[in-house]
Amino acid sequence: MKRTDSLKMNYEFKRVYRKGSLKSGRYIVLYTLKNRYDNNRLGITTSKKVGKSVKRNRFRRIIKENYRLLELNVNTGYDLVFVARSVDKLPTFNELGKEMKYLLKNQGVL
RNA sequence: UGAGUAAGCCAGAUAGCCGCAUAUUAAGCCGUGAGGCUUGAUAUGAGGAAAGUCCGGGCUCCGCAGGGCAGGGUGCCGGGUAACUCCCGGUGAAGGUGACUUCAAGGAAAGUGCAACAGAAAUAUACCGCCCGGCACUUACACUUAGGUGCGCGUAAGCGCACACCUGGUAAGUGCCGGGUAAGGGUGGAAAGGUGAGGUAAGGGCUCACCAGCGGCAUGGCAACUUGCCGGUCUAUGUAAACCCCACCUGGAGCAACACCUCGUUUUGAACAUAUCGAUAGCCCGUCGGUUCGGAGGUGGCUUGAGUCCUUUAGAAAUAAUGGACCUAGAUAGAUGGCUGUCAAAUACAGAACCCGGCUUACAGGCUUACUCUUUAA
RNA sequence: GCCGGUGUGUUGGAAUUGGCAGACGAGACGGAUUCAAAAUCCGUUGUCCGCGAGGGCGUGUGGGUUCGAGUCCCACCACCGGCA
Repeated sequence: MKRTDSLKMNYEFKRVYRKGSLKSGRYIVLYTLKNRYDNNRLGITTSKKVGKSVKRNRFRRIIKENYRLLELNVNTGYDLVFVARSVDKLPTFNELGKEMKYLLKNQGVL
């Protein structure tokens, strides 16, 4: 993804959790925090509560793909962290896309 | 046709567009540096269980193909394998009408421990019962029979009759004492072989027959073991997933191992001691040394391997060997996703993290082969 | 990824060598006391069946060894910790 780096280190995630603003949806929770760069930085968290590795991978990929499609419309200069919530049934690609758009608009990023 | 048993296979396919990772390559660029980045092209890109991490190896390091003990593992037999707690074949036992399936399946006469409660007694035991003997008492008996007493007959020896409230006797019963017994009773998971007959005071392998078991010999088999014959002071509770004995195997840690490099940090920060401490987790001996720990980043380790497919040969099989062809993920916050079309429908369990061989567990739907039972028909 | 550990009522935590599971606390409930409450004292408390006396099932789950398993063995499940 051209305009986006990824968050990697644990302390980076922690900073976003502590200082950023939070908005939760049905399937995911979004943390946003302004950063000092031109780019956005993206982090995805899927805990073991979500399920086994296949479920977690699937969740992450759906988030990643949805974000990729929205990327050009997103304002720059933010750190974004998506946290997958534990749900019985995984969302479909489109369901998650709608929710992500809503959350991003709500945070003024889109 | 229905029910079932065993072995094996598949695990959505395909076309287009966008997106991801790695390798190769071309061009351009960044960093003090080890090294890396961007763009384009081409190729490749999760599983039968990738899972659980339960075994076994390879590999790496630890002074470790130093010694001993302890500890741990395995446990019918033979074979296979790098190795195994795995696989194949066989033996035995158990289950099923059958195809077939299941089994931690060495030793309890080497020793030790344990066996609660119940029961008379739990590894040797006599509570009830049965039987024998003695003593005491009670009842009955006088046909057979020892005395005693009385009466009668007889000179006498003796004979006859009577008496059972004279001693004894016989039979039955009761009580006590001393023995015999392990058949029967009840308890228990288990009571010292089982069934039948003879025998006995009552009983008992006391004797005998058969069965089980043990020992010996022979037979077939490499062996486990099978089959047959003979024999006995006629018999030996269970537990070794209790200690243990026997046989065999076993050093420890793990790729977050480990190696190399760059930058930085300090030149001593911390810990332990100097007859102690460390080098491997437990001990002893031996050996070596003052020892151990400590920041950030990069690269290697990393995928050509007990490899995959096919052919042939050996073998009953597991498997092995020969020949040929092929190279088939390698990330490091961790790559497979989205949309559309077609296939009637596309749905289970589930995602590589050093690599292999197994085991175990999860699992939608479908296919193939061989075999068994039942019903009907021929 | 690798290594190690734990699992017993609502809860903390016992249970000797395999032999009556739940000792001892906490909490909850009921009763006594009080005008009422607190404190104190007494009792009940795993679950199901039964009016009751009693009975069945219960140590994460499922098997096995044993006469008998919380304890021994095997498999699985859940949770916790350590190692850059």
